Amino acid sequence: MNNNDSFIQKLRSSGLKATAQRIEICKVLFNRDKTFHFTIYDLSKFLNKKISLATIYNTVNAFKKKGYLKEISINSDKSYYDTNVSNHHHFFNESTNELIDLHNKDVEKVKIKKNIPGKKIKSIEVLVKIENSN
Amino acid sequence: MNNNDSFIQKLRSSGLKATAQRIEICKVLFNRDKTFHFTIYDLSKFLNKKISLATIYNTVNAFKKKGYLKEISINSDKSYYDTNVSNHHHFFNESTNELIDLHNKDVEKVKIKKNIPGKKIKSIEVLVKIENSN
DNA sequence: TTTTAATTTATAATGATTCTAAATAAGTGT
DNA sequence: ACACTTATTTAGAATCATTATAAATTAAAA
Ligand SMILES: [Mn+2]
Ligand SMILES: [Mn+2]
Ligand SMILES: [Zn+2]
Ligand SMILES: [Zn+2]
Repeated sequence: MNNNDSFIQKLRSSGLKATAQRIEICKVLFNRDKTFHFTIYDLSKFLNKKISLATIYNTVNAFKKKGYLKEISINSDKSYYDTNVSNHHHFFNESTNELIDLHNKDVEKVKIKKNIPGKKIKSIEVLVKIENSN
Repeated sequence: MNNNDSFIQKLRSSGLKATAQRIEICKVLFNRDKTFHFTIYDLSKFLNKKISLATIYNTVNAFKKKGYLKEISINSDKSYYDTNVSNHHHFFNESTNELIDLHNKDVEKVKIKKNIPGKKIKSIEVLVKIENSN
C-alpha cells in the first residue's frame, strides 16, 4: 500500500471524498518525519499554486474538524496549524515566527489549583516565547 | 490629586501627550478594581462613540508599547488586551469568549526543561481553555 | 503667543478568512 | 460502463480586524 492509498483510506474512513486536491495536501502535511507547524500561506507555497486558496482553507478546516490538524494559539494576526494533534506545548521564536514543539518530557506537568464551578478544562497549553539572546 | 491628574501625569511621564481622548480611555481602562480583559470592540462600546476607532487602536497600541497594557495570546481572530501587565496565566471560557486571570498561586510554577542555544525566554504563558461541563 | 510636532480623525487600504454560486468530480447504485 | 446525487472545487466577492494616509486639530515647548 503506497502513501496515496493510505491517504485515500484515511479520507474515506472519515467521510471525506478522496479528491486529488486533498491527497496532494495530505502529502505535503503528513509525509514527514517531524511535526509540521504552518500557516495557510506556508502551505500554499508548498502546493505551488496548484490548488486554489479557497480549497486550502476548506481542507485545513475540514482536517481540523476531523482531528488531523490542530490550531495553535499564537498572539498573531494569522492562524497556525500543527500536524501534531497530541497534547503538547510550544516555543514560539519571535524573531522568526517559528513554532517548536515542547514534548511532555520538556515541561513539568502544569498543575492548575483553581477550579471554576460548572466548567471543565478542555486543554492546558503552555506557550514559551523566545528571542535571540545576542 | 484626582484621577484625571494622575492619568495626565502618567501619560506625560511616558512621553505621551495628555489628550482628552487618552484620558477618557485611561478612565475606562484603569479606574477599576480588578483586571480588565477586553477587545477593541469591547473598549469602543465603553467609550460610546465619543472617540474614533482609529484613535482607540492608536491608543491601545501606544499603551501596549509603554507597558500599560498586555496583549493576550488567544486562538482567535481578534486581539485581547489585559490591564494586568504582570506575568500571569488565564482561563479562557470558550462558551463566552471570556478571559479570567490565573494568579501565581493558582498555577504551579511552570518548569521548562528544554533550552534552545542562542535564545532566551521572554515569557511563559499558560492558557487553560474551559467550557460548560453540563 | 507663536511655533512645532504629536495626535486625532475620516477614510482608504490591507490581509486573513469566509461566503457564494456555478462548474466539476467522487462515490453509489444500476 | 452509465447515470445520479451530492460533495467539492474554484474564482471572485464579501467580511472583519487592523493599519495606513493625510488633512485638521491641539498639546506643550519656546
Ligand atoms: Mn499582534
Ligand atoms: Mn479561529
Ligand atoms: Zn506542535
Ligand atoms: Zn489577565
